[in-house]
Amino acid sequence: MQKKSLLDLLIGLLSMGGAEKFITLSTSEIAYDLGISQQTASRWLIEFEKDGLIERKHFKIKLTEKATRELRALYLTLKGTFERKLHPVFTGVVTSGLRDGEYYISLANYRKQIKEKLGFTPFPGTLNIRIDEPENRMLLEREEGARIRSFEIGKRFFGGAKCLPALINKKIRGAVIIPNRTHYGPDILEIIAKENLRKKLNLKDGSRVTIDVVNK
Amino acid sequence: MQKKSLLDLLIGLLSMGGAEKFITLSTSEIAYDLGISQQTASRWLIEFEKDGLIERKHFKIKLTEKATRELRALYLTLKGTFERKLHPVFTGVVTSGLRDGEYYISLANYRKQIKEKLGFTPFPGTLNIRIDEPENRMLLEREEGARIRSFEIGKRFFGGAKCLPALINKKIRGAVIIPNRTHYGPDILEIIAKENLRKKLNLKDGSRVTIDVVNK
DNA sequence: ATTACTAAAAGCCGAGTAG
DNA sequence: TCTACTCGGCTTTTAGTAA
Repeated sequence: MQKKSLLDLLIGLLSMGGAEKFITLSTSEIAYDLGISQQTASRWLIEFEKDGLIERKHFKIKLTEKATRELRALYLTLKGTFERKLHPVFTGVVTSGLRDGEYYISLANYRKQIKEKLGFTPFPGTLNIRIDEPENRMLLEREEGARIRSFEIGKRFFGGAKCLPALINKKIRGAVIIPNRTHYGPDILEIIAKENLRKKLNLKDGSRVTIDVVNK
Repeated sequence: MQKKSLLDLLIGLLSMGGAEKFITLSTSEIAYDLGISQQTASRWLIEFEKDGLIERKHFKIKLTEKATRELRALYLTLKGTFERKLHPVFTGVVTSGLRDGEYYISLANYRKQIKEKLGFTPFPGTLNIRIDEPENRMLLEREEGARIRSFEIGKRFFGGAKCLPALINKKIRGAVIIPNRTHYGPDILEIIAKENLRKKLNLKDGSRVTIDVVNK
């Protein structure tokens, strides 16, 4: 907060309406507003352009779709922690992942932690759901939920995660796994449960499901 | 968003509940989660501690009041741009500022822009209000409002600002001035109007006023 | 296990300045 | 005017390692 950063610039552009229209703003104005040099402002804009966060046209600047999406994601992350929405519901379709969820869930350390903290021994496999509302995924970035701690085996490091109890198709209890490691990948929710969800709920790739993230 | 930063760490701590309680988190876990080195994680924590953003106790971490406040400010800034609250109302008391508002408002360039964009020639002076809800000030960081552009006289640079039409004490039309230059100072709202507000509304230092930020 | 110091490399900043 | 390049200096990072 103390130091001005790229983020401050993006937010500045946003609050000037740069998401909807091209706004006229010189590098020296930006420099003055942020307390940086004109050269740095110029460099930052060049970087943003490279990263596809802004478009420029005749001394005018506009935020791209992508930038707005990312800022919105940040907003929703913060919203998730500051305003506890008690019962977010996601809908989406079943997809077959890379099957690496299977590997992780089969690790004794994770299994033990899940048993302890969620009260069930998970079926060795995850159900991957491509959610319809990827934006709202960030609402899950909040305090509640069981924390699964990281551990090491030899030199390999296995990251921590958070588990949020969930109700799949309004029927089966399970949990959503949110790895701590920030990942900006495809908007997939990984679900674990005691049972084999594909069998129990007769799911195939493309089947529609609902995930109620319950509060306990 | 691409690069992990101090902010990501703060938000991570927040979403793990670090605002309410001490959480156990090693520097190598942080390093893994954020994709940085253990050494950098360590250094960042030390910096945060110096800046009064976290407390540490026996390998445990907790966000301070200050950190939560600053993150909340960021949240409200974003909220202001993503969710247009149509009619924020502020309450507060009149304070006498440094009288530099007076100087700026008397500059011909600013006066002309205000006349053009707000439709009135401002009284040469600003009414400074210390608001009761400093947090909500960030809600004003949104798109709407007239943009006052920056300019230079000789070597002196005069920054840009945004003006939001407002109703003072539910009676007199005026505008709130939000300088573009990000300032983390005292939570003061600067008001301009056609008339001398102190006289017209019979205000003294300490008088209570309401500011309705209207939408047009 | 931890955390955090040192030192060298990598990256970032801004004055000067060109186009 | 404006933007953006170069380059010297400063800052930040990380590997190695001590405690």
